[in-house]
Amino acid sequence: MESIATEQSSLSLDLSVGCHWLSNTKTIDSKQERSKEVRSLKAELNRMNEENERLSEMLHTMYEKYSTLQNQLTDMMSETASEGGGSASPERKRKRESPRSHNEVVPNVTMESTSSDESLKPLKDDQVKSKITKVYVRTDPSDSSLIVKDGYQWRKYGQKVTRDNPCPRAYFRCSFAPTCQVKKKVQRSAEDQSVVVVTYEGEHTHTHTHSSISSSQSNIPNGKNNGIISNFVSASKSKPVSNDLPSKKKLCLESKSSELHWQLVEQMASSLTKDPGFTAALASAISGKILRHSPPPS
DNA sequence: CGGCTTTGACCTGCGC
DNA sequence: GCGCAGGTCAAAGCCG
Repeated sequence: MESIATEQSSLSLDLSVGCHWLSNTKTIDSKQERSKEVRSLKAELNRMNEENERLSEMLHTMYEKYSTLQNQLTDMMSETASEGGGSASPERKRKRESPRSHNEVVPNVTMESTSSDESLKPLKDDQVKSKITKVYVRTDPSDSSLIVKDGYQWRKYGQKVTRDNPCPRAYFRCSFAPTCQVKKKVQRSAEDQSVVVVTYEGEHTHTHTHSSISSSQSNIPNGKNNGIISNFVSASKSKPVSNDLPSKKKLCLESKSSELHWQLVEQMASSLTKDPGFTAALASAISGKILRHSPPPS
């Protein structure tokens, strides 16, 4: 933003110089005409500078509001998670895994780290299994494949139709590293077929920079699930970073922030270029600069 | 040919 | 102990 203002003042200077040179080569009448034009262009530039500042302020306000909303969402999510964890019914252990019993689905994706389930599960020798995270992904209901692109490489090892849900549940293991014990269960919600419930168990013991970032190696194709991964990213951004997917989420956060920044820059550039006044002023300044660099006509 | 998915069989945990 | 339901195994088939 500041660079744009600096550039504009520089262009303003060039414009006045160029116009000054032009005015010396013309008659007195045209000189007066030119000075009028210069004044109007200067006024236009002043107006642009003001608008520039106004847009800068708007951008700043917008960013502040965005941050506030993000914090509010984070607080709400953590509150919901703590409430849900305390209300586990004393039913059979497997029935407690019912995906929609105490979790709520937000429009695109919801992530929930169910530490309460962790305590309810019997402590086995493998503590890796104790980390359970649920993710709700809104997908196309017509898409029958239970493949959710999350950046990791998964190998399907089973599928089962469960009692409380006519939709089959798919079982996946992380196939990136043989030692990685992370598993995930994917099942469509019985209530809303467009929502896929993904349950992650355990933590990745490998560095996932290979599989999560590079789309060539990860299972992020150019296909229909591209929207899903972006939704996942946007949702995870608003959640406190858990231990389950730390680096990936941080990277997503960074990339999202960078993406937002570029979107804003593009919007600003777009609004500026759409302004006919700005275009005209820019054209005059450029022509002035060209005339200054080229030898004056004799 | 290797990796992946599919799918029926088998294992395991839990309630009665 | 039995039955049920979830979870896992492994052979067969598919695909690049």
